[in-house]
Amino acid sequence: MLPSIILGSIFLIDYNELVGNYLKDVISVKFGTEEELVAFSKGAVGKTFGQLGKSDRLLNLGNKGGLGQFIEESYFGYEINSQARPDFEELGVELKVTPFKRNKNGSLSAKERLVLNIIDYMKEANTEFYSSSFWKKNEKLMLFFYEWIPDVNKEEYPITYTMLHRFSTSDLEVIKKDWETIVSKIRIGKAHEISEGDTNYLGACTKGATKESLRGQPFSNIKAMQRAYSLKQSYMTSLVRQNIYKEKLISFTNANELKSKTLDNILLDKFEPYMGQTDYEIAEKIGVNLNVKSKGFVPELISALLGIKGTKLEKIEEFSKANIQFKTIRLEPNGKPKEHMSFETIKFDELVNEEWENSFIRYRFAETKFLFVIFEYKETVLQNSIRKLYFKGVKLWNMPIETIEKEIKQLWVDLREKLEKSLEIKYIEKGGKLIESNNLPKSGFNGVAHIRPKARDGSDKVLLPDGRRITKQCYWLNNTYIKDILG
DNA sequence: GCATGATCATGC
DNA sequence: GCATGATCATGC
Repeated sequence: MLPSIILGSIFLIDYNELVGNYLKDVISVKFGTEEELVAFSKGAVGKTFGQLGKSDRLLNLGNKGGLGQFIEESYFGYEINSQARPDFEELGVELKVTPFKRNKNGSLSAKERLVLNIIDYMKEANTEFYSSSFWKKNEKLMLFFYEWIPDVNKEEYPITYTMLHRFSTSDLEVIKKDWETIVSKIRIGKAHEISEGDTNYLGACTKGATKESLRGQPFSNIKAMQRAYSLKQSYMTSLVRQNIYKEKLISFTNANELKSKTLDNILLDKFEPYMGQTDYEIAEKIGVNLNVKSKGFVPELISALLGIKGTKLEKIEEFSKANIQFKTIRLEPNGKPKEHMSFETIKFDELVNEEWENSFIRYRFAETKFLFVIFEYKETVLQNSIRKLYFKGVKLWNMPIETIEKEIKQLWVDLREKLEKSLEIKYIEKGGKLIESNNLPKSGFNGVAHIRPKARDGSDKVLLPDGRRITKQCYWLNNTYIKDILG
């Protein structure tokens, strides 16, 4: 007998008396308490999807949302609910089935953001947070985490962990402000300009079969992309690590502080007292015994200024959940960084096999919030004297969607084209050494980003799809673009 | 001073 | 050994 049939009979025995045989009604009163729901859900842990229902049903499901529907039907035995009501209506609990993955270094990450209900721009603009569709539907989430494993059929994915998720008081304050950010864009007739980078934990991601899934909005005639509320991938990764991996995260603020200030302002306020001081002065004040030139100095400075000295930045709860990543910027007296800003080494073999929509570099900029830690040199170099480096402040920044879709896409498209047919690599001998050069997009390409080498030395090369080898290259943001961002 | 390529230093 | 942040070197 299949497990689903066994489970089915259990609930008929338990609840038959109460509500008769009418399946749909049985379900709606099936769990009298959250504890019952939680206990029943735990029964799925350790089982694969294949073990929870008939596999032909699994195969017939589409990829998107398919596994969630499968659990609803096969494990809980009820019909799909696409209404504004939560799935377990009496308990006000919504069911969500969501994947995580194992990284090369052994850590775990959410595989994707958690997509929630679609935003009805017409209605949502007239509500406040506690009467919003978001809160009504997602206040309590029954989460089923399963492990996504590459090259394995979905029947074999195991359900690893189930939990009833309620937002902590701190998370709730951040999410309320995120919600306000999203809804205020609708209220000023800019639903079409909503972007995921605007918010910290709660996002508004596009949702629709095609890019042509447009909807009307109340305060503008411009049609806006259909969007759904979502919990960001970084937020979901934190949940995975805290609950499955039992990772401890450390917070630099609390719900009380978050009630009166935004996360961004709390951050800025923590750094404010140190503005104008030199790196050495700050190091002395906060008792950091690292050399200011050391690679670990800026992260050490950040955690110390946030009042959680010694905490690795990945372990800071707010950074982890909002995917905030720091970058140090050193400005010349003219306000421009001397150097461009480097990013990851390009994986050419992966790049030629990806689509723009799910490309590495698009995600990289769409889903990272940068904390720029800005220093500046105020004086020119003097003989026998080192230029003093002053702390100028911090800036939270994410790349605008328009820039991602225009300049970053241009770079990606050009890169692909070159890789497919026209990449030139030349070697010129100079002073007894071979200098390699190429025709990949240079710093004059479009004013935003370019490609340049970043390697250990001349022999640190990677294989290209066509079999040639090239010195490791990475993505760079132009220093002029950085200057404009800060401007 | 900028554009472009090369490579050092550190930390895991 | 490798990724990443940081910076140097050269030629125009």
